[in-house]
Amino acid sequence: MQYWLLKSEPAAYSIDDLARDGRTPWDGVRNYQARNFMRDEMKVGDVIFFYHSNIKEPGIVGEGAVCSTPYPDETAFDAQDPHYDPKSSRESPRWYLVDICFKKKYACGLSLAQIRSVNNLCDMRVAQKGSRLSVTPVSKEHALVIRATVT
DNA sequence: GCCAACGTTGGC
DNA sequence: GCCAACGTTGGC
Repeated sequence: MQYWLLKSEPAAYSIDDLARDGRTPWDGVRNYQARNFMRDEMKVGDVIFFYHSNIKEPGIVGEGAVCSTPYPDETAFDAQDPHYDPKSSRESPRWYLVDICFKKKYACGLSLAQIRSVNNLCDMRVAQKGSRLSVTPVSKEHALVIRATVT
């Protein structure tokens, strides 16, 4: 089983939205590395650390799980959708996604500043300067430290 | 709101 | 295949 970190701007989709929905297709990702992780490496049951970005105090706020196999991102086919990509077609889809399910919202999460201040977490990809990738693998070691630190 | 860092596009 | 220009991300 693998661990992942998924970034989301809470204004667009927050952990509370996921708690309400229970399950959601992680659509709109338009980055090849992120797509490859979802399409080629994610497995049902993998753990998702849910990260809020682009806010005053960014950080990990809860957990979800991968709950589908990969399938094409429908929003790429919809000309009305902000993530429309005319180069993606049903015959030859360019973008793939998985569904993710809500697991828990932390009472006390882990801010980016905290992640950077913890010796065993400061080398997480998300803590690196200029890190923009919205889907990143998390090592088992990092996952254990995260889970031991949050409540 | 600023701006550095990054990924993508497209002309050549 | 290079690389300048552009758009976006995301911390601050």
